[in-house]
Amino acid sequence: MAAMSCDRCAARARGVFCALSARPLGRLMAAHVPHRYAPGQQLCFQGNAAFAVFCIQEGRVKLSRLAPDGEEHVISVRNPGEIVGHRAVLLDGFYRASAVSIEPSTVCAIPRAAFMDLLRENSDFANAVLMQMARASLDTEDRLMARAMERVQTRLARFLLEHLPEPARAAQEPLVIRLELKRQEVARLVDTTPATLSHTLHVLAQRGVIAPRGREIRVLDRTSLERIARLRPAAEGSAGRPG
Amino acid sequence: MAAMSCDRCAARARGVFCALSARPLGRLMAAHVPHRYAPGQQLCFQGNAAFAVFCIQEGRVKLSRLAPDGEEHVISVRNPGEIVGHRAVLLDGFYRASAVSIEPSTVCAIPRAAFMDLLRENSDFANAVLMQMARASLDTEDRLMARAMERVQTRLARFLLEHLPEPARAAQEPLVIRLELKRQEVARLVDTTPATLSHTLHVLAQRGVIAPRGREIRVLDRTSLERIARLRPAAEGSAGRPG
DNA sequence: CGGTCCATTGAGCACCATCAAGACTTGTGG
DNA sequence: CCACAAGTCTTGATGGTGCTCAATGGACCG
Repeated sequence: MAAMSCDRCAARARGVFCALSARPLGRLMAAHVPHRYAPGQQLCFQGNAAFAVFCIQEGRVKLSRLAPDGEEHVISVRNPGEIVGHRAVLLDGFYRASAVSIEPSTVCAIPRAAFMDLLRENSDFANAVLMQMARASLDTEDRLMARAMERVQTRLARFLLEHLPEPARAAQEPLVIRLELKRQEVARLVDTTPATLSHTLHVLAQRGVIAPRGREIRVLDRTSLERIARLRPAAEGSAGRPG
Repeated sequence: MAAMSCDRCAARARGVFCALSARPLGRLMAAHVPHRYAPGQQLCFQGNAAFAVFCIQEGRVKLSRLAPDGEEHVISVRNPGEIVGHRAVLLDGFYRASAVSIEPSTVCAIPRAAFMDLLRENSDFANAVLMQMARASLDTEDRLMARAMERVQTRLARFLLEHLPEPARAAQEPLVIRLELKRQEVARLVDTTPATLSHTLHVLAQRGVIAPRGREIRVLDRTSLERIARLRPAAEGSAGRPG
């Protein structure tokens, strides 16, 4: 897969390159390297030299960091229009996280030098990247805060709500979530272990909130789920975080 | 305290404004508002409108976020030359964290409009802010990861090592750490409770690693402390993270 | 119809927060 | 300088959450 037009890229309007005028856009088109990734394929490895910034045209990319003890921790999931790896490219040339495609994705690699040139010469572009980094930083902060302070139940509930089928977000129960992921992977995204995930699903099932059956999960009581996710004020009694 | 020269600011060389040429620097000098803060004084509140970016000239500033359950969580400690509040100013005008001085500090407030103008018109400046945000984002990420995954012992050990007296960092034992903070505040910085902090200090004392006496803590075995902080490979046997 | 992978379930345990009471420090007034 | 009070720190007991480990139960595939 060689040349693709950046000016016809579906994600450009949403991303940091939207402000680029014809000339720098031309240089970007010359420099970028588009690529298709299957789910599970790795874009880059934590610790490697940051030779490129990745721009997601289509699909989703999971960013995770390896702890010293070898455990993987998801720090962000990026969507089309967003970029990946710019922090490492900016800082010192080593990726701080690994990036893995979790959906069939089209991603363009932009060589470090080209990216830095664009930054230096194009103030609007620099500002756009700034905005995106601000958003990403906030997102990651929220996610890590949630992990540190919220219970598995809460994180799971939020995960489920985020994975409701798009058109049915406002529809009525029972909603059905079809997860294309293995439990292992879901556990990672919720930041827990498969065993604990199973246990927590069981608890929610017993409460009549959901009805899990393999990779298909029916949401029976969306209101409760939202309360558990702390998106609604908690009912008194079962409130607060004991541990 | 009214006008101070930015061009004589001790922190400028270290900070994002180092690249500013005479003209924008002049405008910055006209717009900024310097202020002195005693330890414990608040620079800004989470949730408030982000009317300014703060530039630390002297001292240290603690950034913390309030969880929905009302608990405070430290996300960063910023040093001279660094800026605070730029993310909120960039994004949508609301501070996402509260900022409190934890040392006698001199901090300049730069109004939102002035900051944004500088960003737009000065590509070097935008790049400098970009770099700083990249660093800060990484720092916060590390801190939050540590909280989520490391034991209190580990975080405490790291905290102690970071608070070794500067000139003695390479010197021999016994090193003495003089903390000017109350236990309550130390507990917050290590992200735990005063009670648990006491417990953990006791455990380390029993192992002969440290000898705490009030706000003075003697480090008896620095090597062990570094191992506990995971800055050295763990000895076999007492390794791994059980919980 | 066994084999392999994945998911579930239960028992046990480590870590840490909470609570409450006691020891200590700090500050104040006699 | 001492007595007393208020705040701070420590210490112990208790319990909750979630991880580990291990065994069972299904699903998919050869």
